[in-house]
Amino acid sequence: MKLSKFIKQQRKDYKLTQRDLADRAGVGLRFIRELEAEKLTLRMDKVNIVLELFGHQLEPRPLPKSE
Amino acid sequence: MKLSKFIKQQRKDYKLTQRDLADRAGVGLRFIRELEAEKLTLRMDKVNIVLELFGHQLEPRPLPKSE
DNA sequence: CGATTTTATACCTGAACGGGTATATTTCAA
DNA sequence: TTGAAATATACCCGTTCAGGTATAAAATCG
Repeated sequence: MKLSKFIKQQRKDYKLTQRDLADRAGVGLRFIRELEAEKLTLRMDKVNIVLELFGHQLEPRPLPKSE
Repeated sequence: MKLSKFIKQQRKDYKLTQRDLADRAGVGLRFIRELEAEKLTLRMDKVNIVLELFGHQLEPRPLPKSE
């Protein structure tokens, strides 16, 4: 699942604002915004810190078949 | 699977040197080294460029149970 | 509707990523 | 063993990430 969607989804499910999530993860509010805005150049460790709040982490997965 | 192991594994399977991989991915040799050395602060987009050579990409996955 | 909260956009800046390169160190074949 | 290739470590430095902040837009709610 796409990262930005996943974060936004989880955040909504837990009824958190972007600020809530930023505070809990110990990252900047701007980072959360860029994360949900599909910025691709984010640092992996920061992304993982946020994902871990939702019991997840980044892993290599096979690409969907594109023919 | 852990990212660093995965990259190194795939690279060996395809019999590529770190330089080969760096050149094909269009990233620096140093980046490949840090990637295989488990550096956590790498940029997501660069990691994905390398992973795509092996038909993979970073995705959020559930953390292994830790009790 | 208006007021408050939440989200989005823009700017400034310190910190650090990542490229390149030089120099060990290790690996491996002849 | 020896020499070349591959990998590891260390440095300089331009680019840019990410924090903070201010402002604007959008969403939420009484």
